[in-house]
Amino acid sequence: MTDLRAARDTWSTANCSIAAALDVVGNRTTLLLLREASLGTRRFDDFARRAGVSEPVAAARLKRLVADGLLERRPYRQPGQRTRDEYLLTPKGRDLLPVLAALRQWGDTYAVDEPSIRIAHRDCGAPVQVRLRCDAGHDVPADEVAVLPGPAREPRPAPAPLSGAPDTE
Amino acid sequence: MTDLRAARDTWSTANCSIAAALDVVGNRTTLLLLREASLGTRRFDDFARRAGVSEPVAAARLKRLVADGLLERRPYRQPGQRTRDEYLLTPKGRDLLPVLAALRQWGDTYAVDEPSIRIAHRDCGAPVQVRLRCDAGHDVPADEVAVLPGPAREPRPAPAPLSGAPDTE
DNA sequence: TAGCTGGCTTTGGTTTTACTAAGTCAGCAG
DNA sequence: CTGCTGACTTAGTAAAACCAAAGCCAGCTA
Repeated sequence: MTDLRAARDTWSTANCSIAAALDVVGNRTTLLLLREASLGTRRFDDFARRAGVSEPVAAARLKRLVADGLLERRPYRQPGQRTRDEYLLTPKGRDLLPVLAALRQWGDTYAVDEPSIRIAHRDCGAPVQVRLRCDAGHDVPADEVAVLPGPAREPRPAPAPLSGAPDTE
Repeated sequence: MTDLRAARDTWSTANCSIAAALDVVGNRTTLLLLREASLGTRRFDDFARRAGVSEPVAAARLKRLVADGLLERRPYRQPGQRTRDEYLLTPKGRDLLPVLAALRQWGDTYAVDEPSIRIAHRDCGAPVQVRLRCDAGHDVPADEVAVLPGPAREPRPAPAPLSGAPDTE
């Protein structure tokens, strides 16, 4: 009983992927900057203004995002202009798009009257949604999700997370 | 030109669903507590310990989550024990599961050696993934997502966000 | 060569967030 | 009616994040 609780505490905290992801993108301004990057913003002052953060903060966060490999900083030049630096999403950064899309979807549903942005499939124009899907091809509603220990651990005795009795004591 | 930029600044910031969602869940500890709730944690001290935050912080955040309607606080009692309070995910809170799943998926890929948890479809046992899908039924890779202004606005002249020239100047 | 502009950095101060340690309160066990 | 335990709250402090204002530097333009 206590063993189970201890094990649970361990796999909640130790190398949890969510916690690890949050170490990189776990604050508001970082996600707002990534939102901007995903919308095509490239230049420093556009990032700062559109994300609504001060320049020092934008500088620090962008630097961090480059160091973490989510953005790439690259010189470019437009004809008749001097060389500038731009920030572009890397594949690693682009893979956070589902996170942004999931946040947007939730915000559309619960936190905002009328969404200011839609996302669509470029090739067919249809609206894009975030879905949970299992490898067998089923759409998985939130209440049909089961949580299991990772590859290296024993299966949990009581796997149903969203129903049943509390899991301690 | 300046009009376009001004419009863009407006719909980036004003009633953006992502920013609105981040006002509710835009910090690390809130998301860790929601992770715990989604894993079946119900009791105060389990939340605090498993999320790795101090009790005052857990108390404040849980209170906020209840006020925001993501968790419900409910008395319960186990046989032979006194009455206690437990925290349960509401449907509104459960709808954040895709956000957590997307974070987990990204963390599994980029930030962690071996994930400590898997999620599966309860009915068929197959692993669950987060996907972007359009209403026409296509899987949409990150680089095929197009961004469009919301229902109440004019279409954007240059909708391609992840390729092409910078969108200002 | 002097000015302008983009892209930052520095400075100084405020707010938010978090931690530890200790205290409170309710109710069941003895 | 005393103690114990779970569930918090309070107090005091430290650290992080953020902001506004100002400064700095490079490289085109004139």
